[in-house]
Amino acid sequence: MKADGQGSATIWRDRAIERSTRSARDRAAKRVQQFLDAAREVIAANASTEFTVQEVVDQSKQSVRSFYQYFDSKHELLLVLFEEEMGIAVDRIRAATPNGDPLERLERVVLMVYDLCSPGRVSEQPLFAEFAQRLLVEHPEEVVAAYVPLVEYVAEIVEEVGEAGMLREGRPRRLAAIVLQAATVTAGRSTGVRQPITGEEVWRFCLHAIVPDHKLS
Amino acid sequence: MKADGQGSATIWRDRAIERSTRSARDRAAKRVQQFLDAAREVIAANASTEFTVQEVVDQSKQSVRSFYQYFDSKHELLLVLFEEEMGIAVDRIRAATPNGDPLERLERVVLMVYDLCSPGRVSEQPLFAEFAQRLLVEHPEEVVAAYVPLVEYVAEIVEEVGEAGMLREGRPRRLAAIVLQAATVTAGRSTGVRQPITGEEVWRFCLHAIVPDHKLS
DNA sequence: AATAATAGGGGAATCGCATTCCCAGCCTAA
DNA sequence: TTAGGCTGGGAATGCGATTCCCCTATTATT
Repeated sequence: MKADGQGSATIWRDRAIERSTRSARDRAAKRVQQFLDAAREVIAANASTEFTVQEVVDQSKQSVRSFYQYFDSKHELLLVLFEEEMGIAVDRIRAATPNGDPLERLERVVLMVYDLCSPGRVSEQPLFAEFAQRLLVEHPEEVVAAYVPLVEYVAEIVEEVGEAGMLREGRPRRLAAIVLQAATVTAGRSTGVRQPITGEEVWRFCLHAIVPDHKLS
Repeated sequence: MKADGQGSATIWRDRAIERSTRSARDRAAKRVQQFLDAAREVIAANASTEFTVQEVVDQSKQSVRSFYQYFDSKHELLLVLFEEEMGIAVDRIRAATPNGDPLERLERVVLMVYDLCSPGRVSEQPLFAEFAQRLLVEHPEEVVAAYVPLVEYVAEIVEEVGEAGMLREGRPRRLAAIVLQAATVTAGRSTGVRQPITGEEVWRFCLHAIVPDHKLS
């Protein structure tokens, strides 16, 4: 009867709804991606991480309305870009530090992070230092959250250093956090010295802070 | 005759001009100071380092025009405030670290700097961390320049550590810069750890980075 | 002392930019 | 075929920094 008919119709309707929902979601994802791509293009074109929402909208061939349909604010777009960049960076760093001596891996990580955070690499990916800077003022929480994957990885390595019995003290995660802070910040303009601090200097600094002298060669 | 009269008149006229110039300068200095005071009051009242030029102008009982007569931009006002705060901070730090064991003095400095850079102390002076953050995005050079006095002082102490033969390597100024960076940044929200990094942790980190193990008691 | 010239100052107008709003066109459902 | 509700375009709004116009007070000149 009606109940039966409705019963089976509901299945199809649900499927249809789900399908349309899925396609809607796909469409949404696509549009979001278009905005992200547009933002990257604008940034590359301007050679600067400063841009207006209007520029991104124009470049994306969409409308301001749509932009705010998918992003609560400009900051949110920045945040997404930042997270993506961070993800890419972590992948690269992981790829560049295969298994082996944990100290060597850590050194490599520190040098890479330092390098990635150095200014003047706007045209290349990734450019997370600038985003972080800009976002830190108004959305510190989110920025910190976005850093987690990187801290995680560095913590892993520091733990391995610990397992090799080469750590001064037993808080690998906290040491990892400090090391990372040192590497990221020092890479910006360094304060009060003519020649900027180099990645190697930062590494040696951190190395001695982490490993007691008698454990080194 | 006329030449003579003019000759001596010129002296007086110059004096008068100089006097008027000086009073003009005084007046200018006074007004600048009024703007600075007004800004501080607004910041204190809002319990936030965010403020509009209009608020400062109203509080100062002057006009927008005058504001831009004395400051090229809002950023310049921030910069001046920042420099003043930095000066005050350095004075305090110097006062709190009288002569004595350079390592103890360094520890004290690191802890104080850490403390001064911690968030949530907007109502009290000084609040340079927030200004630095805000300014760093657009005026990195100037911010770095404003840090110089502090780096200078830390470098002094590190040099003393070196003279006491307790340094790993011979670049006190560069070490001072890294230590300072570590102390200032880590004090903000620390990334990826539950309990925030403490000043003591930063100090121990830096201590080992600077002094070889066998030189420590 | 009267007036011309100029600087200084008030605050309204402008401009740039993020965010919001209104209306028309399109797709769905009956 | 048509009413109803999403979607999207882009104009309008709002907020802040910066600039501009005009008036006044002060100084210089006769």
